[in-house]
Amino acid sequence: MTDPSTFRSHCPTNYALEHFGDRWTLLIIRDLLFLEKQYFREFLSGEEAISTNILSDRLKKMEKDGLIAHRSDPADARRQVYLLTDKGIDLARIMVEINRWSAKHDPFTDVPPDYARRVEEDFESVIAQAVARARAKL
Amino acid sequence: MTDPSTFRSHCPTNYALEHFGDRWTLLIIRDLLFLEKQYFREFLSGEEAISTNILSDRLKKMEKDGLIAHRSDPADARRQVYLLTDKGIDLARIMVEINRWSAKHDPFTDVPPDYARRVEEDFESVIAQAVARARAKL
DNA sequence: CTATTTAAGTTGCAAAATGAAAGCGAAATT
DNA sequence: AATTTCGCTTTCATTTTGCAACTTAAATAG
Repeated sequence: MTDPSTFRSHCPTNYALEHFGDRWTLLIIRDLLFLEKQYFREFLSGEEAISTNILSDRLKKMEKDGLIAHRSDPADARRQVYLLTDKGIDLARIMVEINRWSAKHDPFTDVPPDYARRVEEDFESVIAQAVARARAKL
Repeated sequence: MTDPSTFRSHCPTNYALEHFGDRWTLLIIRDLLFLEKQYFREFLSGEEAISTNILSDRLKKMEKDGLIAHRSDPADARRQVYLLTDKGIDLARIMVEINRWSAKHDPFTDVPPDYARRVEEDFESVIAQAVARARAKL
């Protein structure tokens, strides 16, 4: 955990910002939660093009902060498997609300209309599904 | 609006990050939405201690991005009154979910137990109230 | 079993963002 | 008329970011 005594405040908004108030962390959460990515290489391949040093830094910080954990892949000792902790999985509701907000306000959104409709009509099960998939990896 | 053609992607997570993927924007949203702040001076007074140049930059960017608007105060022509647009007000659900997440995971949280309970038990009306207060200013 | 490819980083450096402090012009108050 | 207040802008030092090249260990191919 990043030393909480260095936090600017313990206002809940600020607590969240200390965890993901940057341009990359939530993209990694998205990859883990919705896109089922788990390897360093896979996070690099997103269209936002994170660079290796930033990815490396963020994975370390997210682990310190308790959002993710990592194990070495039993099938290939070079690989690390990254996965969300319960604390990270608990971001699912925030993430889906973000998806709703962006789908509503971005005229160029990538969100397929079918998914947007499902989020509106079946919010709870969209979350439950993502949570269940992530929990299954613990 | 910040030129959407410069966005790294139109993934909804990234769309959101292009709006508030930094250490300050959500604190200003919090001040507007929950703490009823509306003057430059008031935003400066938060315990996170934003500096004047950053505050000035963020207010401009947020206005370009359509999250806030400003008017000059009829009672004092030196002052600007800042307020949330509908797009900004629509962040209320995300903000309340962030409050829930932080209240749950921050052992040092500032969130009073009473408010936390109210958010759990009466989520919709907590949001409705903040939204109504913000809309009343439009 | 040697050579090369692949995974997961690290390092170096330039560019951009951040933050503290001081300065400034216009409007309001004394 | 002089002073204070508001909402900034400017300057400059520090921090963060991002690109590219390099490294190390493990897997695979010949």
